[in-house]
Amino acid sequence: MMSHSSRIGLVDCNNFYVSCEQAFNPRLRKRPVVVLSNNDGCVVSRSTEAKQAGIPMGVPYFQIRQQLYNINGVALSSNYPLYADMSSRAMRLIHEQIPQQEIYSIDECFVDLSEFAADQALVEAFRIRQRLLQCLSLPVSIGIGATKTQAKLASAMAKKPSGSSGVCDLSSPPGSGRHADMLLQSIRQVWGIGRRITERLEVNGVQTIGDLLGRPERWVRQHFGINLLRTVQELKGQPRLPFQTAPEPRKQIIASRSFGGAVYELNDLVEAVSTFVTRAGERLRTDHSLASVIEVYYRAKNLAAPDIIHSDGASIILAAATDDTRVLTGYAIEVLESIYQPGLKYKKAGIVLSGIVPANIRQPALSGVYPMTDGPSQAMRVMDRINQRYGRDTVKIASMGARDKAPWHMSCSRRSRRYTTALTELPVLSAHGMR
DNA sequence: TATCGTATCACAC
DNA sequence: CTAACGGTGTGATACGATA
Repeated sequence: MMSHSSRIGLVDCNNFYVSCEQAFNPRLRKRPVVVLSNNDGCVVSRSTEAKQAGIPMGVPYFQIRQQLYNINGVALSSNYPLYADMSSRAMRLIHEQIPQQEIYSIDECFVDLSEFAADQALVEAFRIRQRLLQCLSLPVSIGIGATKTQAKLASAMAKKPSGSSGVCDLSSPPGSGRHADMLLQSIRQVWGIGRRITERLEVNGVQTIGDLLGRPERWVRQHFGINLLRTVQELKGQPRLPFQTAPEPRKQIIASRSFGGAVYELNDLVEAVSTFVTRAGERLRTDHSLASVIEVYYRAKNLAAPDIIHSDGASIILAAATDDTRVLTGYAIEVLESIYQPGLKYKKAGIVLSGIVPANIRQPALSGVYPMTDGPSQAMRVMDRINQRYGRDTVKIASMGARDKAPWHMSCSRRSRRYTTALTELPVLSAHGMR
């Protein structure tokens, strides 16, 4: 039997959030544009022009607001429904061409190109690139490597002006192709090597990938642990991270937000927490899972002593694992009431679902091995279908509240229209939001 | 001493 | 209102408690 060596592609949308906005609003093209995180907190996506102007990733918006204004730039609140919808369209297009796909994040996926020879793999990559540009106006970079880590690195190299044409192939064997180029790259660009490990490696005289691959694997394992060892082996072309077509169900689900305004009242917290539980419950049911533990937590300021950050949380183990938002909300409110302190200025709250088991476990296995479950809830299924069809929260639980504006709601003053997912936001007089 | 559970770190995006 | 700084998830490691 013929054994293939592995060849993996990584498709990565360039400046994804900004590119989505530009796809629907051509006036944003060729301009400094940034997209902001929740509550318009900090910069999470930048157009090329914004990068060139020196606006850093992750910087708080208020620090660059004036600068952006000076260069005739635009800041937008993030519009997740739009990005999620664009993402699923892009992923579908890629999947139609290469069925072996692992979706890694909202803007990235791996594709298994092992069946293709080197030259044909490049052809496939260019075709993906062209299709996404034509069909969705989304520019992407594609990296090809013998392993996922090589492919990620290759896509980073493909983004550089010198790496042009948007595709970079590192899957050729050492000594050929762009292998020499790879050895010259900074370790900081490698998937899995963040700020801290970069610092520690540099102290040890390791600056480039070539330096790193020159060190004995023993030394890497000893001083930096199993993760970096795996990374090193992947860079050498030995697969250590499996290609996973189907995603693993989550082991934990977190829903939390910083509040847009000042929150003091228990009632507002109940609304916020109920909303978080609702979102978490939706994700739980998407995974066909049940949760058996729920935790509620908050962060707050004491106005009498503003320097001290109060934070507290508590959790409760459910009598039976469930995916029922109503049950989960009941417990969550109970926990919230036990940790609520009057007089604090609440900044953020959240909930965590854990002890997650598959929903098809309806009976406890050998005693104590699995939590008791009461099975998936039919009512929830119906609710999900209604909300999917008629829009989020068409049916919801009462404790979420029904105000248009509440102090705990996020602020996002500069959000674009939900072009693809909200009929009510379609511009009436002009197609595609153009003028 | 081995193991367990939990907190913290580090990273990604 | 004159400060403001994101959310979700995983895995490894460190550490204290426990048997």
